[in-house]
Amino acid sequence: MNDVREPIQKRSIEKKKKILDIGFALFCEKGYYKTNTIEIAKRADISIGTLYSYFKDKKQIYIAAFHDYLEDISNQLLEKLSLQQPFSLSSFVENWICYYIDLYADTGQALAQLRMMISEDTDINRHFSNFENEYFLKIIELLKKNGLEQDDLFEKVYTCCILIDALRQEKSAFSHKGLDFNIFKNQVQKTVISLLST
Amino acid sequence: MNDVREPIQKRSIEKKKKILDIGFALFCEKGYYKTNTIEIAKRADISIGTLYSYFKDKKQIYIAAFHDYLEDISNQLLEKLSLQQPFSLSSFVENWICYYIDLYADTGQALAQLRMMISEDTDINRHFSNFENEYFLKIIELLKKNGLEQDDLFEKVYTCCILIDALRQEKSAFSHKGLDFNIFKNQVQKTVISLLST
Amino acid sequence: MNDVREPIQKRSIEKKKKILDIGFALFCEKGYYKTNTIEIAKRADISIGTLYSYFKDKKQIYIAAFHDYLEDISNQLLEKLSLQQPFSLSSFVENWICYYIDLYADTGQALAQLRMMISEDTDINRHFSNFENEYFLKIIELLKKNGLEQDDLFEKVYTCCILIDALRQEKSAFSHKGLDFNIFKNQVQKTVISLLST
Amino acid sequence: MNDVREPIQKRSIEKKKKILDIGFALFCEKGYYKTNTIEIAKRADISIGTLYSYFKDKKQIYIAAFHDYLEDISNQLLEKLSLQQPFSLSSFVENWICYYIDLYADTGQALAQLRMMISEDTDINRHFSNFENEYFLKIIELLKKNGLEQDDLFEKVYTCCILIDALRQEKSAFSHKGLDFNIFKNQVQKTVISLLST
DNA sequence: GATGAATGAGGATTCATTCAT
DNA sequence: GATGAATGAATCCTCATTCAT
Repeated sequence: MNDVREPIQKRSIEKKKKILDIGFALFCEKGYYKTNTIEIAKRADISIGTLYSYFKDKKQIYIAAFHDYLEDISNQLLEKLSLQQPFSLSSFVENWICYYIDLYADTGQALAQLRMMISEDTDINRHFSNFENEYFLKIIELLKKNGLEQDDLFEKVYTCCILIDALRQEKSAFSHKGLDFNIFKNQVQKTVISLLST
Repeated sequence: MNDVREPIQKRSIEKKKKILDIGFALFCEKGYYKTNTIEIAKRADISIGTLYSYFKDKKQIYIAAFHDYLEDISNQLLEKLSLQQPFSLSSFVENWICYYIDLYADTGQALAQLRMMISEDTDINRHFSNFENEYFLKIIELLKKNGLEQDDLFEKVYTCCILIDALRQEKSAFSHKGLDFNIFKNQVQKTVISLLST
Repeated sequence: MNDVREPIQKRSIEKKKKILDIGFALFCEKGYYKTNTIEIAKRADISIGTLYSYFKDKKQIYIAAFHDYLEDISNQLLEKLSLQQPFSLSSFVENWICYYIDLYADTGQALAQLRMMISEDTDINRHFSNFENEYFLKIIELLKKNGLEQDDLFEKVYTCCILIDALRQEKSAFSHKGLDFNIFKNQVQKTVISLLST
Repeated sequence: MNDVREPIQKRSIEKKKKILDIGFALFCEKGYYKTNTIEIAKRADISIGTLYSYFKDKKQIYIAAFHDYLEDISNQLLEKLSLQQPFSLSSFVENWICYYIDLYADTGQALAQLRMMISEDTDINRHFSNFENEYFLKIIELLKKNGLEQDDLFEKVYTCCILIDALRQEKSAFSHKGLDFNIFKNQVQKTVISLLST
């Protein structure tokens, strides 16, 4: 019995979205384990029964919430990045960094959390194992389309992504005393450009 | 009130250490929330009551276990790194990477987890907020001692640390399909060297 | 208050019958407690609301379903048995057994279940307490009509019924390892004949 | 982790037994599904946590309770029946019936319930599928030991058991209006003797 | 009349922690 | 000091039933 309701009407869709939004917010704020389904339901202004008519269990809320969030945000990012004309590597990188930080601003530690969940749980693993890769590949595609053809691009892009996400974390959540954000940003920017121009 | 025992006798000290070792292993393997105190006690061959005579609660075991582990491992790393004579940046970096990967091999996702816990929980935050910084500062001190005197070292070292840890994760836990570890490693190495030589 | 609809129109009557048929099938297959009303409604191709407009609650579906089924089947059985002409005890018994096994074939454990429900629940008890008795009495009437007049017929018929139902169970659901059905059947047949000929 | 406690000390054993006794009583009184674990715990004067330290889940309580009860009672019955000297079929049967009715007096519909559970649930099935057979075989062994050697004994004994249990049910739980218990008993007795003497 | 979304009481189970022995 | 039995709050989830549309 796959008794999970597939929302069709507008109000249903909105309700499902609300569960996901509030779930996402709570998962980011308190983590998966400290978030309980009753609180999600309460904050979404629905009963616990309604919540479970949209999602099979708590884990599915987690998966769907992060799936939607990541898909949405990464699409926005890629769209913005592909608009640039004419292409220059330095402005591309600058935009990449700015947009990324901006778009993922309210994620806090949520991405680190997700990575952990991916390695802790089989279902979550199965669902998200390809997610990051696809993002890398789309970035690579974009670079190639603009004439940037070189060896080991996958590894290079991966390195870049790690640095840019570290930058985001530093900004939005995890500030290290004594670290100057702007200097750090310049460094990351230079490093990324240097990686992609060799 | 504060009935947590401070072990004085040898057997006591050993017992406490065993709790921490086994706790650490379990926290790494299953994560904080899926690890339960009874299992720690069982594997440590002591009663749950005894466990609670050494630690106020589960969180304190977590904090102490990671505290000890990190202190121990980072000391080992720093010691090994300071032995090198004569100093050359490229061999220093190569060693740094090798030792780091080696020493932190069994951490799996535990460090990512710790970062998450730091942002989720006030107590853990309070305890570990300075930890990383101190490690950075010691690395910097080491570099300076060997004549490497330049601007923005804190930010540079931070960037290096992020890349090296990404490398470790890639090796021990979180492999991305299509990513060649050796190419990635070469890239990280080159990048770190380049960062520290400007 | 008593808002349960009494179906008058043809479509209504069909709908109610469908609920009862599907309810009966599910109760037999999974038992009362593992059968849920939503599944009944779904399989009957009506909404849960409609289901509840025909029946006050789940228990009433159960009662009505078994009531109708038992009435229907026992009538069929009695009709078939009364057709026999000329009457001979041995062929009557043989037919009784064959028809019974045949007609109640898809009941599985449902009758045992019903007996349990009768002793567990007051409403069900009230409804079915006389049911079996009436069946016994009709069998007795039939026997008497055919000249079989003797003492203690009620007790004898009861004993026969128990044996015949045991036979049915053995066939349709609950096979005991090492028990040969045909030998068992012969035994039951002989015993029933012997009981009714003294 | 098989974390179910195996009681060793006297108090533990008593407590486990109390859970089983009260569980058995409740399962008999209200059936498996209407009995809840909290009520078992309350009536046994223990906390719900303690209950779950003795049993993995509700089903295991059910299985263990019926296992113990049936083993205990059938052993008592077989012991009593094997004491008879010198052996005569008629007195054996008389005793069989009397002891059986007596010993299983407080079972009510519980055995019918168990048979249902056996066909509804795999675990329960696995556990009890051989139980009845073993009882039949022990009765057969007893009869053979006393010189009663004949064909189709398994089927005969099975038939006898069904009749005797019907008698017990009639006495303890499920009285049919108009049925005279003593006449019924005489009939069963005669039938059993007749079955076993051919 | 029909619908099916919404409700929430109820039940099973876990596990950090305490405390009597 | 050591033990581990006992506790019960907390959490996930189900499903009979209602009622607004």
